[in-house]
Amino acid sequence: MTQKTETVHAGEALVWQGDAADDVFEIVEGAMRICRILPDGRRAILRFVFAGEVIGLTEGEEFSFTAEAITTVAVRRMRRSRFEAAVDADPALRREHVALICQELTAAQEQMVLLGRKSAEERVASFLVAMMRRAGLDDRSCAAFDLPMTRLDMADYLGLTIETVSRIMSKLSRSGVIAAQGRHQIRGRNAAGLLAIAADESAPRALERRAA
Amino acid sequence: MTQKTETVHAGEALVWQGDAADDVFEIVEGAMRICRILPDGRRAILRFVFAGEVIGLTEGEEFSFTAEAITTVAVRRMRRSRFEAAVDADPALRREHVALICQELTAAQEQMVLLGRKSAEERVASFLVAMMRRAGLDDRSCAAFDLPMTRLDMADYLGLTIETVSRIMSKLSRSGVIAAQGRHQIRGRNAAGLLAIAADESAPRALERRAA
DNA sequence: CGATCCCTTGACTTTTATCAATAAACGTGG
DNA sequence: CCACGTTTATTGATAAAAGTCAAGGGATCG
Repeated sequence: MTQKTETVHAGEALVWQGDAADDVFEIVEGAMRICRILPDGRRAILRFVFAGEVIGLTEGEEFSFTAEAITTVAVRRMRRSRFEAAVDADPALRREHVALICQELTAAQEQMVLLGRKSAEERVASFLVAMMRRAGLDDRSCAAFDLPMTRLDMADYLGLTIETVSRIMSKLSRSGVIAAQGRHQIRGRNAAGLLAIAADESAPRALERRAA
Repeated sequence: MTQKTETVHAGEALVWQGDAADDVFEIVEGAMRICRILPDGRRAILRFVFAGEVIGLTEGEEFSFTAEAITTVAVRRMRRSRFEAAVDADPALRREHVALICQELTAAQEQMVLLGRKSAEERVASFLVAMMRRAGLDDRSCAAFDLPMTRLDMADYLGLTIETVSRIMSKLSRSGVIAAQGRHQIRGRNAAGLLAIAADESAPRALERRAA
C-alpha cells in the first residue's frame, strides 16, 4: 500500500501547462502552487495544494496548468488510466472522487467572489483566515501557522501586486490583528478581527428576499 | 420523456442562496444568472446559464447561490434524489455528470485568471469572445449575437462597475471592433481584434520552460 | 560571513470607482 | 401606434485604490 514517492524540490515543476495529462498526483508532503501564465507573462495562481490533496483530477488530454513546488514536496504518482479504472469500479471511491471535484469547484467559486468583489485588504484577510483554518486552527485560536509561499505567490493568487500584499501585511501587523514571526509564519492575534475584515459571506438571505 | 417545464419570469429567482438544495434544474429556454451576495450587498455573478445547461449539480445541503432569470426562462425540475440515483445507475450518465462538473470547473479557472490578472478592457473583450463562441459563431464571423444580460450583470460578472463596462463597450464600438445594435445585440466587426484584446492564454510553454 | 533573494517602504502614476447629469431604450396604456 | 414614464445606459468630472518605479533592509543559505 505504501507506494514509493517522488521528490520535487522547491521551485521545480511537477507538470507543465501543455504536458500530456497521463498521471494523477497525490501530495504526500509539502506545498505546491498551480499556475497559469498569460501570453505576455502575467501569472495567475489558481490554487495552492497541500499534503493530502490531489492534482490532475479533472484534466483532459493536457494539463491546463503548471504545478510547481513551493517547499520540497513528496508526491505519489498514479497512472491516470489505472486511477480512473479504480474509481470507476468502486462506488465509494466514485463518490469520493466527485466530492473532491465539487470541493475544488466550491473553492474556485469563493475565489471568484474574492477576486471580483473584494478589496485588497479583504483579500489578504480572507486568505489568512483560509490558511489559518487549513492549519486546523479554531477561529478564536492565537496559535501560529505557516505561510510557506512567497509574497509574490500570494499576490498572484489574490490578484494583487507584491507591494500591495506587503503593505497590507504590515498594516495588519501594525494594527495588531496578526503578528509576523519571520516571513513565513504568522501568529493570529485577533482572529475575529481578521474575520471581520475578510467580509466573508454570511448569506444575508433575509435582506435579498424581496420577491416571492 | 418530454416532461413539463416551469416558467420563471425575467427578474424572478428560481432558487435562493440558503434554500434546501432538493432539486436539480435543466434550463430549457432562456438565460439565468448565478449570483452570490456579500454581507454588505456587493454582488458577484459566478456564471451565466443558458438553454441546455444544468443548475445545482454540485450543491450540498443548501444552495450556495441565488439563481435569477435574465429573460423569461423555461426549466425542467428534477428531484435531486431521483437524479442522483439515475446518474449512479448508468455508467454513461456518470461520465457525462463528471464531465459537466469538470467543464464548470474549467470555466471557473478561466474566470479566476480573468478576474485576477486581466485589465478591464481585456475582461470585456474576453467576455464578448466567449459569448460569440457560445452563439456558435466562428472567430472570423461577423454575424450578430445576443447579450441578454444588463450592463450591471456584465459588471458583476467581470468584477467591474457598470460605468467601466459601458465606457469600454463604447470604446470598442468607436474603434470599430464591435458594432452595437441596441443594448442587447452585438455585431462582431473584427473578431480577430477582439481576440487580440482578450489576451487569452495561448500557453507560451516554451517561454516558461527554464528549469528541467 | 557574505551574497543573494525576498521583502518592505516611500513617492508618484495609472486605472478604475464614484458621483452626477443626461440620454437612450423599453414597456405600458391611451 | 404613439406618448409618457421608468428603467437602463452613457458620458464627464473627480476621487480613491492599487500599481509602478526605486531605494534600502532583512532573511536565508551556502
